[in-house]
Parts: sequence; structure tokens; C-alpha cells
Amino acid sequence: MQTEQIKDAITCFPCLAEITEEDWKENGISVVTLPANHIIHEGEFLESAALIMHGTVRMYKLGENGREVTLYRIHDGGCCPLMASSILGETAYEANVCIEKPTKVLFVPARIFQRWMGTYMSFRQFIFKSFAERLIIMSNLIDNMVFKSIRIRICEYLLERTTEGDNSLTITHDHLAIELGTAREVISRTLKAMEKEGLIHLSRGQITNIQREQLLELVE
Amino acid sequence: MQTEQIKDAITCFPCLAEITEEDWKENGISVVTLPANHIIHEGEFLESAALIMHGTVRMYKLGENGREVTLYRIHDGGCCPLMASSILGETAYEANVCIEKPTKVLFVPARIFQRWMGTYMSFRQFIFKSFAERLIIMSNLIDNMVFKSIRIRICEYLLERTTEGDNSLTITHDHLAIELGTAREVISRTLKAMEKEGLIHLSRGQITNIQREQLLELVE
DNA sequence: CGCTGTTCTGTAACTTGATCACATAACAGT
DNA sequence: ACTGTTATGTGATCAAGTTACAGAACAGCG
Repeated sequence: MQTEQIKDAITCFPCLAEITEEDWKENGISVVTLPANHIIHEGEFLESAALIMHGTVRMYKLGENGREVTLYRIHDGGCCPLMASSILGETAYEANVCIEKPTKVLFVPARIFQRWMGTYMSFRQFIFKSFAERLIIMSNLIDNMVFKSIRIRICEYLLERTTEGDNSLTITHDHLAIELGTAREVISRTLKAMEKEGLIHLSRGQITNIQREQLLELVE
Repeated sequence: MQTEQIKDAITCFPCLAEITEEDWKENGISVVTLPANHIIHEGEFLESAALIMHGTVRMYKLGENGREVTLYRIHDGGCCPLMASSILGETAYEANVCIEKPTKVLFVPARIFQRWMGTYMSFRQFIFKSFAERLIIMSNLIDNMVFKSIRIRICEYLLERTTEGDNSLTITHDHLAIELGTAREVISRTLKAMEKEGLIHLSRGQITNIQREQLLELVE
């Protein structure tokens, strides 16, 4: 690792600030930029922890019929607990990973990762918070899937991805279906119905004229 | 904490073996036996981590219509990551807890828990493994709920809870529905259909004569 | 420009799962 | 035996997932 890279890594992960020069010099630590659309399949083993410096990765599950559910995403400055757990628990991680944008990743070999966890309190706490955060995200996902109608879930998604100023969204029905873990046809039907009610306007690859206030009312 | 209790705790959690006498003497560490059917509601704060020495607790989510989903259970020698995360992340944990049997719990105040995590490697690794394990369990739960039919999920549940020697199970339809996060009526209907096909035999509060081999074939 | 292959959307028919509204049935305690 | 409670069965109806297409919009190219 070069001084330049180390600085860069610390900017992305303040919790790495206290790590000594010697520790950074260890073999196997590296910064790599992965190309977009690269996929890592369920069941592969990892020998390094991955800290996402910049970019987006998506964790998802695949059904045999080809349908998908997005479990969660990791953005700048995050780490992926399911991958880390693969290291700690010595088990294959049980999800697929898709690099959605070109993503700069800091790889830390399992052995070193373990040592840092013991040595550096702020690093340890950071990793813990990541785990905790994902557990909560996943339990809320289960909650949503079990108790809420897709209509409501679509509304929530639209609200999440738009603002007062920009009430339109570039997304295909297929993509939206994958996000919510349902089928494309279900999304098409529901969106169409919502369009008829004047809640949104549809065009190829885009949802525009999203009536955020009305959606907010539906969601409560 | 008395010497007796400490010994007991170490028997349940070998990873606590290296903890020093002084550390055990800290204020606030305690062993408590909680009565069965005690419930801790979503949103409450915890100031201690709970290590389950003996018994069973169930983590679950509640829908406004009264339906439930069981996220997972913690048994002897386990710790509950969602509760621990509440400590580490200083957030309310977002699930309900039900003590299913009288349960002996070792409570360790957040502050001490944090210190032990830093000091004791085997303790730290234990906690980490617990987190990793639950993440995998939850992601598999999502996978099952999204991609598998209830019939298959019922089969899997029955297989999990029975053996070659004991092919019967004491459980109500309502209970089974809660386990799988669906409605009681759905379970009743599906079980009835399975009974007609000779896969099981139903009586009040019991499923007997479970044809494990045939169920195994269905599940693959 | 028109042709062609690809991606995206719309829809009908059907199956499965969830919800609502009850009717029985089995048991527990007095 | 009577009563309240818990557990199960079932029909009707609605929401969601599946199957099976048709057609629209776009991208690239001769």
C-alpha cells in the first residue's frame, strides 16, 4: 500500500486513522477498482474482507425461476457484513453480489482483518455497527414483505428515490420488481392502475409526474 | 457475581473462560431467570447485552393486523445480535422478543460488554460469529419466503422438527402460521390437503404419522 | 431511411396465498 | 352437563405470482 492510497482509504474510513504504518505495510492489503456489472456468485469463498471506498454493490438472492430479491446495497464508506461473516465464520457467504457502478474496494485479508478487529477499537466498533445496521435493514425488509401490499411498497420506493424538486425516476418495471422481490407483471399492473388514478405518469424506462403528497398520504 | 454463577456461565459460554476475576466483579453483571411468556416489545431500549445460558427466546415481527413472523430463536449458549446491536448502535432494537421457556440469562451492561469485546479475543469472535450466523439465517428466511411455496415450507418445517424415530409433532395451526409468517387459514387448508394425500394425519394440536420420506421427495 | 434484433411494457387467464366471516369441534373447569 | 375458551374447517373474495403471449419503443446498421 502506498502512502497515497492509505490517505485515500482513511478519508473513506475515518475509523482506519489509528492504524499504524507497519500494519498498513502488511502483505495482501490492496485497493482495487472493480468494473461495473461484475458479479460474484453465491457459494464462492472470500479470503479478504471488502471495504467499499467508492461505488455501489448490491447483495441479492436468486430464485431458480430467475426472479431476484435485493437484500441491500453497500455504498461509499460501508462494508458488507455478509462478506465479512464469510471470513469470520469460515462459511461461504450465501448471497450474490453485483457491482453496480465501477467500485473502489479496500481488500483486507481475513487474518489481518481479525487482528485489526482486536487491536483497534474504532475499527472494531465500525464493523460492529455495520453488522447491526444490516441486521436491522434485513429484519425491516422481512417486515415489509410480509405485512405490506406491493402498492404501498412501490409508493415507499418512489418516495425514497425522489424529492420535492425532482418528482421523476428513471427505472424499468423489471428493475423495480427485482428491488421489491416480486414479478415484473405485478409491477406493471400496479403502476398502470396508479397511472389511471393520476398518481404517476408512465413512459418507457421512466416514471414521471410522481404525486409525492398523495403517495405520502397512502403510506401514512 | 458469585463464584458458582461464574462457573455456570463459563460452562454455557466457553468463550468467557479467559475473563479475569476482577472483570467478573464489575457492577451490573447478573444472572437472571426470566419466566416463560414474558414479552419485550419493539422499541424498548436495552442497557445490557443478554447471553442466553439456558432456555429459548424468540425474535419476531408484528403486523398491525395481528399477524406475526418469527425471525429466529436463540437457544442455550447463544446471544441475540439484534439485542446486542441495540447496545452497540445505540438504537432501539426493532423486533419483539418472547421468552418461550423459563430462561436463564447472563446480563452484561453495555459498557462492560464493549470493553470485553476489546480485551478478549475469544469473546469477540463468539459475538461476531453470532452476528454472522443470524445474518445468514435471516437472508435464508427471505429467500424461503420469496421463492418457496407454503406447502414446501411446511414440509421443511415438519422435517426439521421430527426424526426417523418420532414422526409426530405437537403444534397448533395457529402456531405454525406464526412460524412461517402466514395466516392460520392457509395452514389449515394446506395441511388438510396434505392429509387427504396421506402425507400426514391431523388431530387437535397435533400432526402425526408424518411420512418423512415422501416429504423429503417433495422438498428434493 | 427502412429493416432487424433487443428491450420494455400491456394484458388475459389461471394458480396460489391472504383476508373476512362464520360454523363446528374439542377441551378445561366448575 | 353447562360454559367459556381454544382449535379447526370452509366458502367467498381479493391480492399477488405465473404463464403465455402481443405489441411498442428503441438501437444499430445497411
